Amino acid sequence: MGNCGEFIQILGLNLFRGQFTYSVDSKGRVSIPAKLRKQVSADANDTFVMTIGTVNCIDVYPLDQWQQIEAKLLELNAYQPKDGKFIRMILQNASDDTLDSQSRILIPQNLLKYAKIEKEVLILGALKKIELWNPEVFAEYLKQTPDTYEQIAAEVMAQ
Amino acid sequence: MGNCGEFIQILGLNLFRGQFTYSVDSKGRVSIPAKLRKQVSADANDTFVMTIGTVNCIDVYPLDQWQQIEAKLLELNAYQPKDGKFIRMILQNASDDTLDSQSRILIPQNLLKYAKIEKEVLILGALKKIELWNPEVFAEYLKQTPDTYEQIAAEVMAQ
DNA sequence: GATAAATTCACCACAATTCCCCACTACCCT
DNA sequence: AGGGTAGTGGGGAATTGTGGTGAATTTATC
Repeated sequence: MGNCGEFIQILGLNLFRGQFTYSVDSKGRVSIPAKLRKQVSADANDTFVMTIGTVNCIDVYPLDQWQQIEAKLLELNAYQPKDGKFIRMILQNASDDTLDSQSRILIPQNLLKYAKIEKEVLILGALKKIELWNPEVFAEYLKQTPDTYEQIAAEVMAQ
Repeated sequence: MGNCGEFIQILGLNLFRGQFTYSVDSKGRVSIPAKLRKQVSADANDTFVMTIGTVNCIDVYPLDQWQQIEAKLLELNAYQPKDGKFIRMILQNASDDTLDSQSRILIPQNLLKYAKIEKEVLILGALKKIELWNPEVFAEYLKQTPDTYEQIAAEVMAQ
């Protein structure tokens, strides 16, 4: 069992999947589901970087994954006006936190507000990142397109 | 835990990120947010170098990072008119200070004036440096671009 | 050159937030 | 059945952000 886990890790294919409905406590803390935690590389140092997602949710990256994004930013020329703005827009909303002894992270209030998350949170495994949604917002999001799962699959997965 | 932190530091990937709204007191002092302070290398010796940014903000570098900037400046040809002018402009406005016992630095008045910062200051983690903005100026700056966050995120976060 | 004024600097104080630890319940696995 | 793990909640200590005071140093004035 442990062996398989290691193999997958070496291949860099330790991805997040699945769906969990948890609660946000009065302090804004959210537990990271054990199943997802098992996919996090030790390189992440129990640290996660949160930022606004592109669709009204919060994106949560294990530190090692996030650092790949920052590595790309480092290659840009920060003195170039466009690249500079690029860097600021990305980093502006990024905030990091380390798991506490109960495997929770503290979500900044502004992110919770952005995603309209209050007491309940839908935690979504999404490949290299974890997404936090207001459950109702997510249900709405799914409805927004007239396409059925079958139609979308056919389009996206076309080889 | 400490070990991993050191590794990241060795790789030069201890970067600044996030956004903080703090106040500037009557003497021109600004606290450096604890989260940013944690990313500062011990080599910096609690010392920061401030200078004008290229876009109406104040750039704040930990001493060790600033020294890398100076190394680059040394590589320029000071007798080349453009290079010489750039060197003079940066250094003219460069000023250093060490954290006081409350983790604050004193910002020179001319820099505050340059960035139009008065009572409130937006502190931005921007990779190797920290930027100080007038919050309204920054909001204006973000609006000025045709690019949306979604577009930029799609470009950087992809893959 | 002596004194006064102004500025800088180091230190003290406080409220609010954050962090860290402890406790409890429910579920899962063997 | 029971030991272990997982998710939830809360309290107290430590840290953080903010303001201010007074000594030391510098600058200005006579």
